[in-house]
Amino acid sequence: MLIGEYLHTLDSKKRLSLPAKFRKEVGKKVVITRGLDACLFMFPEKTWNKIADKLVNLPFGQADTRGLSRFLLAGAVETEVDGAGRILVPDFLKDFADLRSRVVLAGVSDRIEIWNEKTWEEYKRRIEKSADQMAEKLGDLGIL
Amino acid sequence: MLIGEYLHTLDSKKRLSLPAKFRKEVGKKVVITRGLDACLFMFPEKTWNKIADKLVNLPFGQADTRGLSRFLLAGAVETEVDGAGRILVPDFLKDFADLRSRVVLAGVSDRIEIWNEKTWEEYKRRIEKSADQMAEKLGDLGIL
DNA sequence: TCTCTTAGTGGGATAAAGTGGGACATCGAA
DNA sequence: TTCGATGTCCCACTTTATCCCACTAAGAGA
Repeated sequence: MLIGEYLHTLDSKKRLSLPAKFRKEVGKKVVITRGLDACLFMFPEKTWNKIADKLVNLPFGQADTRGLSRFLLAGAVETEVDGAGRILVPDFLKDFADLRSRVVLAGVSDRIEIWNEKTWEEYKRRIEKSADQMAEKLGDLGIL
Repeated sequence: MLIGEYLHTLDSKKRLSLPAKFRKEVGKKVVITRGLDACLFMFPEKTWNKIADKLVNLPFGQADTRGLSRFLLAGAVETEVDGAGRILVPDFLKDFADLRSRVVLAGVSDRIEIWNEKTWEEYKRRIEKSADQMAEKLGDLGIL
């Protein structure tokens, strides 16, 4: 299970080191793709394959599913974890998530999210503010 | 699996270099044809054969499927990948997709799409705006 | 406390990718 | 036939990517 929040640096060569705690679970190959809320999603290869299966079988006759597969498939890259535990983030994904030097890696069960530091902080603040409603929702769902 | 987004240049001799990551999977022969949403579709030979089979076997009686097969079959060109990993884009396809010097190559599982840079950027912006519907769709598909 | 290991980061050397252009062949029109 | 235009093959340059090694800081263990 991928959990926790880490602040790492994306260097001038577009390298980003994975938190050591993630490396074992993630393996040697990962796929990064466009995510929701201006962050990137990073999946271990296995997890990605399951997702890709579903996307590949979408009919390209419908305009909205075309959009979806373009967003996720054209927005994806497979990348290998190098000897130092780093991955490469291509320019177009860097731009999409507005990644600068300081970058947040957040484990979300089966995926890792990659955020611009500031965007992440703002997002958290927004979420924390609505914690009351969230608590209610958790109650409704029988979680807390 | 063909994934990712690449910005390349279509030179004055109508040559377009394939992203190195695609070359292995694509092989020596590809078929380019008119695509949907003002882009071109490019298929590895093998994939194309399957698609062409399906198109040929569509019920000829229906006007719309007749239109679709003409659209795809009549617009198709087979071309070889040269020693430097480049293909040639004929004029009528160049015009169809309004390709200028800067061109986007997007991998979408079994095909590569070729876009005018600006058209692609606009298309992406449009898709990203509808992120809410997209999130819903992802939920429906059981992806997130 | 001191040493040894590991995580995170940075940089240099080399290889490869992407691109442009010249030389020659081919084709069609004048 | 001659000229110009277009297409094909080959080579060369520039930029980017990839590999490898090194440094620092922090933590574990003796």
